[in-house]
Amino acid sequence: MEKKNSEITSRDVDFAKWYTDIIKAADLVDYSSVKGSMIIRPYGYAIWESIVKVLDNKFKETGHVNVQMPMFIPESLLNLEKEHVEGFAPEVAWVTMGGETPLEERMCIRPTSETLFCDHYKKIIKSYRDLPLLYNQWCTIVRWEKTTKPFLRSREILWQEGHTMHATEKEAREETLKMLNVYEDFQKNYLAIPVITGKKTDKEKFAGAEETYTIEAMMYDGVALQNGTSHYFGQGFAKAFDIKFLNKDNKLEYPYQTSWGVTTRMIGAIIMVHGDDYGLVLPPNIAPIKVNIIPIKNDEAVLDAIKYFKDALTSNDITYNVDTTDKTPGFKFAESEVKGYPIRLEIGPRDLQNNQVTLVRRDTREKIVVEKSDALNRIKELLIEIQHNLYNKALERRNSMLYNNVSTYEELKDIAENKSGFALVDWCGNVECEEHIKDDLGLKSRCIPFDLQETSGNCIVCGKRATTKIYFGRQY
RNA sequence: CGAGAAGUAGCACAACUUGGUAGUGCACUUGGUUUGGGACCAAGGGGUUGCAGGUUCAAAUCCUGUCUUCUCGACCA
Repeated sequence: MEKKNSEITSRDVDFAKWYTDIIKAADLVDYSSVKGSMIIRPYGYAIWESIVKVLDNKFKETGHVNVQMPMFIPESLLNLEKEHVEGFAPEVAWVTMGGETPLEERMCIRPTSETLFCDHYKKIIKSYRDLPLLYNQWCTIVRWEKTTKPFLRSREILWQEGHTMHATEKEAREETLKMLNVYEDFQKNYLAIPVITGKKTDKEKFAGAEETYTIEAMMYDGVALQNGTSHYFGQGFAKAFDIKFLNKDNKLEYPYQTSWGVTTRMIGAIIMVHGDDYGLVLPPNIAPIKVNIIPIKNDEAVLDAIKYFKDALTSNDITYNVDTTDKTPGFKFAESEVKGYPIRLEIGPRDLQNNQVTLVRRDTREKIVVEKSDALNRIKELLIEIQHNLYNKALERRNSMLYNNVSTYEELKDIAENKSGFALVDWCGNVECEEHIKDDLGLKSRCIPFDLQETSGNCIVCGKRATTKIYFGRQY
């Protein structure tokens, strides 16, 4: 008989329930008393810190510096760029009182900071020598979402937003794609999540952007999660905010702008791509704790061995946890799986009699008995193996739900109604056809993939000559 | 925001129909015995029943409002 701290619903029975069970069981978040505002608990936050550490380095390597902007945007400032304010107005939160006094002008809590950055850029950009300006900030933003779900959609969002200004269109366009590549690389190599990169349609692009690029991940259930975006703004905001610089020819010119961001939503993606019925599964490259050491019995030999491994892991820069509670081993094993530690190191008297220890990898739950002296090397190998295996498993599953040869509307309908995943279809480029698919089948356009957009076919909706191929899918 | 469901201890639930001031299991604390897949014995601690009103001598229970969570839509990272 199993007695459990917390039940986890099978992911194949009820994926939504499974997701919330995992989040609670692994102590990642707690609900707060405000809808859509989650409390990120230490273990959940450790995952975020792990993400921040890697990404922040990558941003700095690519020449960006961190700043911190205000959280309030006066209404008049938000209103300067027309498309932008129209896009965000329905979901901004307003501050109207200062203490007991009504404000002269209401202020919104930033839903994104383009306007704040532009207001500042206007003051500090004068010459081509001031460019490029490569800023990033880590902060929270507020968007008054109607439906919320931990990590996937909240009202207060913890994220990173890069905002850059460039002297030329070419440079700004390169920056937009460069940062998209940083995201793609990060998700592939650290989160072990395969993504499809591409361009959003006009209908789906960011309010105020000329081009929006996206990385689209597919969850275990075949549903899409937009896991990062990068925008090219052209000179739109610069003109609206009157940001000008003197170029080398001593002529006033508007700079070219980008912005890009990823959020704690990525943690939701890790859960929904890698997790299983035993709990969370964290890719080693992002797991805050890579090895969970479990003493089977607290006798002297075991404690000596633990000391040996603590030293060995520390000097090899491998993070670990030692579970010294007086729970039974079985409980600790289960707990270790719920938390998704990549490797479990079991050390018991029986192992030590044979000069061995037991390693258990979280991804396959395979038990591996190794010589104590080989254990450290095996751990290093396993961390790499697990990382690769998780990516390959995720890739395989995603590819099995990728429908790249959809040629008729009936096939698309069949996928929408009976299957799950992304369907690649020919599209004429008209928003009417895009909306038809959404209204009729509930599928939204994901992106025009960089590598698969060539077509000589006809639009799957209207039958006219297609201009591109495009992915459709359900989304979170 | 529209439709539906649910809120009782950290978790899962009981008591609600028929009002009389809350109980069980797990978790938690202490002591002991244990320890290779969610241990056992014993003794304990923890709840103004989501919140605010109303009805009543009396409300977890009946009524109203509100907040939160979940599901499905619409909206969105």
